[in-house]
Amino acid sequence: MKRIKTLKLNYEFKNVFDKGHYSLGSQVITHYRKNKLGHNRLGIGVSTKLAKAVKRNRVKRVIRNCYQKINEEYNYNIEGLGYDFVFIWNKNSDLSELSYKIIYKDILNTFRYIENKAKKDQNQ
RNA sequence: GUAGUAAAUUGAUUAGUCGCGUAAGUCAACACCGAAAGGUGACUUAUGAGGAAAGUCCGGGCCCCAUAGAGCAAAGAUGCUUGAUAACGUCAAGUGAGGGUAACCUUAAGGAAAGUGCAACAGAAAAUUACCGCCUAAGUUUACUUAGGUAAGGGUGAAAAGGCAGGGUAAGAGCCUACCGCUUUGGUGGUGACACCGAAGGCACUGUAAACCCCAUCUGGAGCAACGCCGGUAUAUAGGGAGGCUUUAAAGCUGCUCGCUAUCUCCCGUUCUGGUGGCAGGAGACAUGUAGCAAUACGUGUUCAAGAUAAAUGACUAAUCUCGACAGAACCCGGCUUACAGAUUUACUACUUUA
RNA sequence: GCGAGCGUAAUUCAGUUGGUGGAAUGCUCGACUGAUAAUCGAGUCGGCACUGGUUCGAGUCCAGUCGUUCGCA
Repeated sequence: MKRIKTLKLNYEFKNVFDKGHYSLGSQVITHYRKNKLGHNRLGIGVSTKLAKAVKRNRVKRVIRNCYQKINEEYNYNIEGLGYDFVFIWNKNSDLSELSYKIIYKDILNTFRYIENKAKKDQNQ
């Protein structure tokens, strides 16, 4: 199953926002919550008030690309963890300063945090 | 050379790695399901967003509402002429009016002599008027009153009853005359809007229709989340098909009249949910010829180039230049409107210089 | 994607047939009180979302633009 599974319905997003945790990056805010499916699911959101369709699409593509790259390049077993992720553009930063590297760091940090936490739980 | 006007085209490029949608092919290798065929995945090849894809402002295809029908009313739209078109509120060529030295640009541009309404404040008066004035006559208190004539001048206002000059007069006045405008009318040219030339009238008929309205032309409604098909679940209501009955009452088809449907019996069948068609060969694109001033029409040849369903074009590395604007298809076409860094081409105008 | 509506003081709303845009709450000052509230009096605050057009004159009529709200699964 190589294709990325996505969140689709409104209540799924609401669950992640209400019951999950979040971590702040400089350009991306990540919300996450554990699910019982055994694989990850992804959702991306950009507000319509920030920009028009072309720029919003670009943000989505960059975030999706980063997610895939991290899955490939690192050995952290993120795929098997079974989390729902929702990535949201941080409204405080300009869209003109969109860059691949910063988003990459933001996402990587949160993933490391999640993994460490999971290891601790296993040890206990 | 400088400044400008109009029209058209274009909307960064190249290489490598990883990744995405669709279509076709292959199971040789790898993984899974299956007895196999085959399927999922995988691999290979091809292909993959605009001039506005946007706004949703008009028109049409397609489709359902009865095969959406007839008449009247209501409501809405358009409004110089001729032509183009499937159609249009669009386009082309002209006419009038306005602007610009010019190339050229702008223009919702029918009717106020069918009727109604409105024109605040100011002003005498906002449509048949006389405040201050001017003139004549009478009276007397000699600077006023009364009666009449007049509309040149003043003031008000966005707008004041043809303009200007001369004659004329008690003072004045199209009262008379010339020129200009206006109205009516005759001729000529033009398919026509209209233009030009002439005659007469003697100036009436203020503005507003993007106020109601009148005239002419046009419009049935809803929209692909339309609509069709298949599977699962479900079996109370909606619907479809076949046959029969009555003309009375109620209901629906926007208000009315007609007309139509439906009621009774039998058969199929339902809210919900998933898939699939609709859905990319079309008023198509490119080249070219003929007709036409042009919009466009007709013919010939070549060609087929996105089709998703939470929604596909991105990232990184390297290089070049002018350092990259506005912006993302969602049933499809023809327009309009709005946003837009820069680059290129063609035609034309004004000014300056040189020959 | 499709279809409707609304933009007026700091806030919530009026504004008729085109003719100098109003109310309530708020804010400021004064009076009343030993002081505060309530009450009374006075004041404050508008290029009527934007750009054009029609008109002598547009909040109002017409066209376009921008923002915003709602409905259809």
